[in-house]
Amino acid sequence: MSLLKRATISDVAKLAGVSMTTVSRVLNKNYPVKEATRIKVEKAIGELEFKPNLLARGLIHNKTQTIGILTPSIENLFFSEVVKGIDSVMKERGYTTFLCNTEGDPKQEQRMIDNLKDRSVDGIITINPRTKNIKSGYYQTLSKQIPVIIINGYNRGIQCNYVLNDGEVGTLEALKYLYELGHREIAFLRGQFSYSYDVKESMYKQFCKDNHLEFEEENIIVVEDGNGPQTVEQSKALVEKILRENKRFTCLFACNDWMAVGALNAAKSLNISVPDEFSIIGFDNTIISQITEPRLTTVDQNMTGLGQISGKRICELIEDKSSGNKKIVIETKLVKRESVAKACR
Amino acid sequence: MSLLKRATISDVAKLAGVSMTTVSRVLNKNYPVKEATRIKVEKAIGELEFKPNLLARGLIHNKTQTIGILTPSIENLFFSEVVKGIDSVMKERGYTTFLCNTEGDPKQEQRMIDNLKDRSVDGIITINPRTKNIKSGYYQTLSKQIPVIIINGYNRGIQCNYVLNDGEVGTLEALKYLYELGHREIAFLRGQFSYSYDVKESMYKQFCKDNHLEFEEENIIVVEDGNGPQTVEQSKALVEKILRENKRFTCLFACNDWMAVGALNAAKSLNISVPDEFSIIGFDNTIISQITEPRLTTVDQNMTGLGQISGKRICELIEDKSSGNKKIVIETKLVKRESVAKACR
DNA sequence: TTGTACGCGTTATCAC
DNA sequence: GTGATAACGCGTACAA
Repeated sequence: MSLLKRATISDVAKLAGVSMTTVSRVLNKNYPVKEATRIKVEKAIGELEFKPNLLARGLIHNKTQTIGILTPSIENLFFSEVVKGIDSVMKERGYTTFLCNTEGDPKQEQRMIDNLKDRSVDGIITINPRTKNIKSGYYQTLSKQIPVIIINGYNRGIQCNYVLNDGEVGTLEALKYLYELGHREIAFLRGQFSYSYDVKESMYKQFCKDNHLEFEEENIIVVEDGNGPQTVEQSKALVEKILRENKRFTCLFACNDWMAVGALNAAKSLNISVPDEFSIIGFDNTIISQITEPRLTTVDQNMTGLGQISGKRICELIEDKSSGNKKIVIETKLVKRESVAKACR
Repeated sequence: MSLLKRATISDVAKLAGVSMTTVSRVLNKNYPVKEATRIKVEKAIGELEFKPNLLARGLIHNKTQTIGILTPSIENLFFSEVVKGIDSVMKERGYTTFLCNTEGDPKQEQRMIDNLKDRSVDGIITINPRTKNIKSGYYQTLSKQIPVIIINGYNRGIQCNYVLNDGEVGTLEALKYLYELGHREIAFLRGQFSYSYDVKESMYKQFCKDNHLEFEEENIIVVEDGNGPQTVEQSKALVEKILRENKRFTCLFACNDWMAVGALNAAKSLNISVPDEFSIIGFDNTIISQITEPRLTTVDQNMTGLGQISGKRICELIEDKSSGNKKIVIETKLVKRESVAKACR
């Protein structure tokens, strides 16, 4: 493989019979250049297929037109849609993105951020970062060195730029919908450790209280892990047990779509018809919710929008570093499909 | 926001009372340095929290320890698993990756590659590139300038480095499995334009011939689009039609898991039990196949492995540019779950 | 074992 | 309008 060297600005200058400075001016259009010389230079650029080396540019400006995105998992539909949203904005504005998979490990998260800093990225967007790194003040310190956006992670008192979903309102809307359809016995399915589950659970309890629904601890079903297909299996097992042992529930609220699918499979294996005999509502509106039978009623988190807003916000921060910290909250939207119906008893 | 400047090698040199060269030697361990000075330097490095600027390094070596990955879609489970495989290998070897979403547009594909070249990436991996760009010789030319791996795209006569799945053998194995279970009337469900569908269809026809199964054109069901949730809806509609109009089929081979899910939903809506009355086999072994009820029997493409092998191969090419072109074919594996059973008639 | 000086490719500064 | 030169931060011949 013979890799022929790329032409440099000096090659162009020689061929066009001008100085490097002039070539640079033609490229950047930042200083006046005589029409005739401009044409000469452009011709030389074309002939040599010259394209400026972005590394060298970055070295001077200390600005690379790149950002880093951190995600705990690339194969999770939630995250990949957010990434897509970010990417669409950044691409449009001439940025290229490093995508880093932290595998949900706080240490790796920090290592990858170090790497991104070494590569002089202009900003960092971190999706669902480990709470540990937020609480410890790591991100607060980082934010003083480089523009940072935290997606779906929030901590009072920690001053950073946040973009997040309104999980409380989304949960409330879903519960209200069930209530209006006559459901009074609502099971609640969640994962173990995550701020977002806690938010939803406290909303659920509040809702029960406000509407004089009797709340019992057994209403809360906790599945071990929150993401990925194993969640489906685990949820299915737990929900099967509940459905067999306790006939009073007429519906179930699941904290994400994977769990909702597990619940759906549980009902199916017990020959309980959804939604005629049992209603199920999910959360996230991932692609999954469109391909089940019946299709899932769920709460749309507007993941692409979340990404887009984060992209725009990081650009603001890059352009105006003095811009203060903000917390942007995105509204959710209930998507009604077929997995919820009127309560049958 | 006060962005304090990073320390440079010269800051370290001053603080340690040595020359920049010595600092560089301590960093790279490529020349002997007296123990005492090394300790002095390391102390200074620690104090200043010095970390070398990778941009400057890249400028010298013309090597950046970065690669670019192109994918037609980031929210497709197939692609994201491949990316994960690549990433795991590259991370381990100290590379960072630019991820670019081409949206399946040939023009964008070329533009993003230009961008990556401008950023001096060491290599490029392109997943399911547009056939147009392969056939036109674009990738062959590109391969002479920079190491390139093409995943799941192949063209005889076009000399490039390929890594791909053995779709033929995978299809054969699936069909054999159905045959051995007594199935003689096998429907075939595919998408429109893709080399991989063509390969599978011709294998299917060959199989019918070899086993004296009567082949009729109506056996082949063609769904418009091949990826994403809309495929599920479309497949469902088509398969419902077939199941109603033509009772002879005892099973169905789907070219990917989305289509298989569509078929599953069709059977469900007609109250046809899978696998007791009708068997369905998918292709890809995406996460989807694990969360349906019943879970899908499917052909594993070993997507993560595909990515890992591509990662290793690109490293080889980067290290030894003279290394010739290779075509690496990955074996598939039949994953038996619950959607296939003995033929019932 | 250590230091000096130059180069990587580009842009900014200053002089003409 | 245009050109020479320093500078970005680092690595490396070459000299000491």
